[in-house]
Amino acid sequence: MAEQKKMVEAITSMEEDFAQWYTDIVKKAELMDYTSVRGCMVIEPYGWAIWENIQKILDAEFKELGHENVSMPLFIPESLLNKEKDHVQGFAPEVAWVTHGGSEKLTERLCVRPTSETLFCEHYAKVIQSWRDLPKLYNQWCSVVRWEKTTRPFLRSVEFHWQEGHTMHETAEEAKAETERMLNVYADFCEKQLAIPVVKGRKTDKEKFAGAEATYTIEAMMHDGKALQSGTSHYFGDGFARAFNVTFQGRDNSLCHPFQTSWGMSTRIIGGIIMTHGDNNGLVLPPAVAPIQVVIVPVAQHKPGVLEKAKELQAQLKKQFRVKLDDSDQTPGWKFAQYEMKGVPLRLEIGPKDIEKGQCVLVRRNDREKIFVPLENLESAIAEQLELVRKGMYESALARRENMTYTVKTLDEMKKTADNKPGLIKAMWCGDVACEEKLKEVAGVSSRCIPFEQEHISDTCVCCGRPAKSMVYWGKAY
RNA sequence: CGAGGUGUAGCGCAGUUGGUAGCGCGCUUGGUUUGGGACCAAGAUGCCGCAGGUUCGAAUCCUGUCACCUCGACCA
Repeated sequence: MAEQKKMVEAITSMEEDFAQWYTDIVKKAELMDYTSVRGCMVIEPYGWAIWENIQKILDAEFKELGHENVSMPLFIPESLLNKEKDHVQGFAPEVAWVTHGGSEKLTERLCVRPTSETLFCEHYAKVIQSWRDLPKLYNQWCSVVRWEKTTRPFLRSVEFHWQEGHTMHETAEEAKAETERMLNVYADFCEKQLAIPVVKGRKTDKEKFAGAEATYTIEAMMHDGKALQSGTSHYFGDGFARAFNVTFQGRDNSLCHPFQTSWGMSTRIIGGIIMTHGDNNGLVLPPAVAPIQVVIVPVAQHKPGVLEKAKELQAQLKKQFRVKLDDSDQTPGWKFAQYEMKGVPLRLEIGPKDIEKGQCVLVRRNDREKIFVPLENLESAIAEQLELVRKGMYESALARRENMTYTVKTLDEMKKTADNKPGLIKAMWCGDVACEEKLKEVAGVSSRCIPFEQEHISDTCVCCGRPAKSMVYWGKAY
């Protein structure tokens, strides 16, 4: 009976229907809700708390590296957006336009920012005069709008929240170093805090950002084998600076254009966390960003002393951890299932038997391992278990990625692998965009990145057979 | 944007040849329970996605429209 009831209320299993599993989780873990605006969602308190934790960690790192936060306008005049040719071509099809103020038609329409390179450039043109003004290391936390045709919660929405860093540098080398430095910040954040293993690499020209000279990316693999671009860092050279007339007087008294970067991570990463770590019991959150790190579930809470002890533990632990005591009158079993759905990394059970023995029960979310720990030194036991959760999550994600990464040498192999085995495919490439297009057409895969860590698989391009230039990760992407 | 699917209570669904709406879960109140999604009793909750049309009468038939979900295309 209990089994059957559980089945009825469980989320769709990911093996049965991955897309539905994902939708079930975002709804049932109370991360978001749909609204009357197509593609725009309410991020509910529990979902937003995850984003706030992400913000706190990243923001501190940006500042540590010398970046300053600013706030740019929501709107971009059409003429400003149009200044850089590649950029406007890339974004024009997906911007929202404001044409009226009240009932009056605007003389120039305004787009709702899809990204803020143009606004930063306009401002930088004013505030940069001398090499002594450089570098300028600005960042903003905001939301942007891109009129997506198909939307999915967190993964692709019309409005989404992110941070966008925009920096200007005296030399190309400095700007390139910044691009790489910020990519590493993202990669370390994903691997160490979010327990998401990533591949660092460069995008092909076909996949790079509109207007960039080079786009770098960290790619993560989801449970279903699809790739998710989890963070991105662009090097612009001085292209935008020239288009926007950003100049400075150099050390040698000559008039120069500064070199620019931009880099961003968005709420899409929350989708990445869900699809990397989640399982058929719900969400699994990395301790670093979990709104609740430890949930205390009292057992037989009406019995004398139990609730008191639970409250005492809560007061003690909240100095060091994000902790919640659920003293509602739901049954313990209900609470176990509920906080598993919400992905709380560690559960602490305390009941009459435990109190008698001076212990409590800790249960890890990722592997459901149950351990009895004495109440003395509970903090260190919890810290230790949270670290084991993080480590276990990272290791299983890494093992899965390795198991689902294939190497192919011929077009035929590529097609067979892409058709039958979800995952990433490593293959050599000649560098020609025609081959990228053909692989998309024939095998349904796109280039995910040219990894920094190259391997030599063969001498020739998987597609055309001409001499290969580099090894590329191919796959299906979100 | 193309193909397919779904819109009925907070959630999941049923609703026959057209006759004015039901089930389970959840919710409220009271009681008994509590180490893996408890039980009993009594309640509350509906613009049947929206707008037209056909009809004496529409959740049901017709037209349009909107939203959501899948798979493509496009993009980040």
